[in-house]
Amino acid sequence: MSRRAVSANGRSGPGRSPNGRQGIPEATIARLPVYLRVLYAFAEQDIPTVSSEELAAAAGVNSAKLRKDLSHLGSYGTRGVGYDVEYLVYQVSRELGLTQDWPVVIVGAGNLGRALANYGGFASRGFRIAAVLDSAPEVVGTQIAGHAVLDVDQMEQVVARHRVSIGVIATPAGTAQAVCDRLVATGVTSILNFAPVVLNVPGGVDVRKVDLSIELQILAFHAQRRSVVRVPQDAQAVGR
Amino acid sequence: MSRRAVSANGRSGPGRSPNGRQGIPEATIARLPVYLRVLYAFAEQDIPTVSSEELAAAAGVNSAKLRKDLSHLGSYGTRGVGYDVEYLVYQVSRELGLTQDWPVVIVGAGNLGRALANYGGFASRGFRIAAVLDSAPEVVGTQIAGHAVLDVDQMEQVVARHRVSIGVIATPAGTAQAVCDRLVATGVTSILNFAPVVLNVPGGVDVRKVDLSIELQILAFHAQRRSVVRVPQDAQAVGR
DNA sequence: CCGACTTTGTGCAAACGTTCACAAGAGCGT
DNA sequence: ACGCTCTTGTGAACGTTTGCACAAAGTCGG
Repeated sequence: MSRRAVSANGRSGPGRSPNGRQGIPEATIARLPVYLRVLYAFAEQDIPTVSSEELAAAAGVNSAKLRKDLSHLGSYGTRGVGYDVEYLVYQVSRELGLTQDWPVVIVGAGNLGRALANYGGFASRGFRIAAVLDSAPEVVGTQIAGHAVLDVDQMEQVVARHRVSIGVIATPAGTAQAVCDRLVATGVTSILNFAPVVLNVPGGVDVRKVDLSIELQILAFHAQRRSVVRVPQDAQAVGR
Repeated sequence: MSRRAVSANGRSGPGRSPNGRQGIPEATIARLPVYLRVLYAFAEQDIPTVSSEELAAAAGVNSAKLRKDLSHLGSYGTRGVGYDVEYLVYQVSRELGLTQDWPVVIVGAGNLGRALANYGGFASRGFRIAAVLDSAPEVVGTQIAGHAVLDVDQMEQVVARHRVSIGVIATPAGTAQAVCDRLVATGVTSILNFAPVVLNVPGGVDVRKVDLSIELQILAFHAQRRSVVRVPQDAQAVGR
């Protein structure tokens, strides 16, 4: 009867628990991939070092926050100079676990699954698509981003053969929980869920969700508030 | 020289500022769409009332948190009974601004843009696709989810004609900032960005980002930590 | 009408996250 | 060697978010 709490941000499993070993804050971890992306951009321009100020500006965060974030990984900067771009790329990559290869299985070869399989940033950071699965007979056998779509019944074989530990659910909402259960049963312990449902998983399984519609609704809230607040001040925009 | 700070979660503009009027916490707003989705599920099963406990379980949150969240909207529950599902659906929808229609323009008709246009949850909550735009001549004119793809040069006309205030960027990273600037110039004040770049916007414009690769990297971090922590305890899984 | 029971709404404290501000270090020119 | 300048790393203050625990307020059976 281990903890099974599903937190509000769509995560469950490790992280919120008694901080494992050294304990990097969850908020920091969520920003590291952004820093990494910006660092790659600096590296491509052959810029050898960056200050926390420059890096923070490019990443869209406060520089003090960036420094504190990086300080959780270690003291990798040089005072008076800044951070060595290449070195920092390596350190952040290592911390995120991107120096190893992560085979990923994508379930659902609809529009979204296809978009994911074709997404460049997917493959470029150590993630490798082990297989794309679907249940519809008319889709199975077609080619997506260089992968033949396999029947979902081959999930067990694919997961075992490629030692897959990350699964991506890009199915309709109705089948997401069943797919999730099956993924977990085959030994997948990290799940990225694009279906608009709250997944129920046993302890030890890490779930993250991405919900397109939720983001839009949050935007709508702010947009509405803006217009509500503005009207009494300047009541011309709506009227005409 | 208004504030232009871009916060780490990809938002900028209103919200973090001196709490507008009544001030619903940002964390609460991010959960309201989840509650709304769960409430719709209850409504479809003709369940008239729910307790905070049931609703919280279905939404994957603590019941105290749910009650506090809802209390920010008003006192819409009945002690000893719970919440009227239909009434609460209305109140949450109203608070999120979903009782009005939100025309949305999608820029980028690649795999992702197509997935978005076809996404059901998109249209179902008051969001209406005003147009899908692209710059590639071989895509312009094709049909996506019942919409003819228009040339990106028609952006100004489309935005003005449909009074669009929400723009979705589903272009490659390289063109995202230019598209964003153009959207802002035409009067769009809310932007949902799927391109893996940090967008620079003037104050008063609200940006949210969704980055598929970032979510995967966060999963990888936890997966790595799990395996690192587990090995000293039980060193069989990796070895064989 | 009353007492038992259920469930909401919220005061409070602890945990978590952000930002300021500055001491400690590192480089550089003289 | 020394002082000037620059930038990191972090202590401390502040704000936000979470979760407990319980009083207030309602329902229901008798």
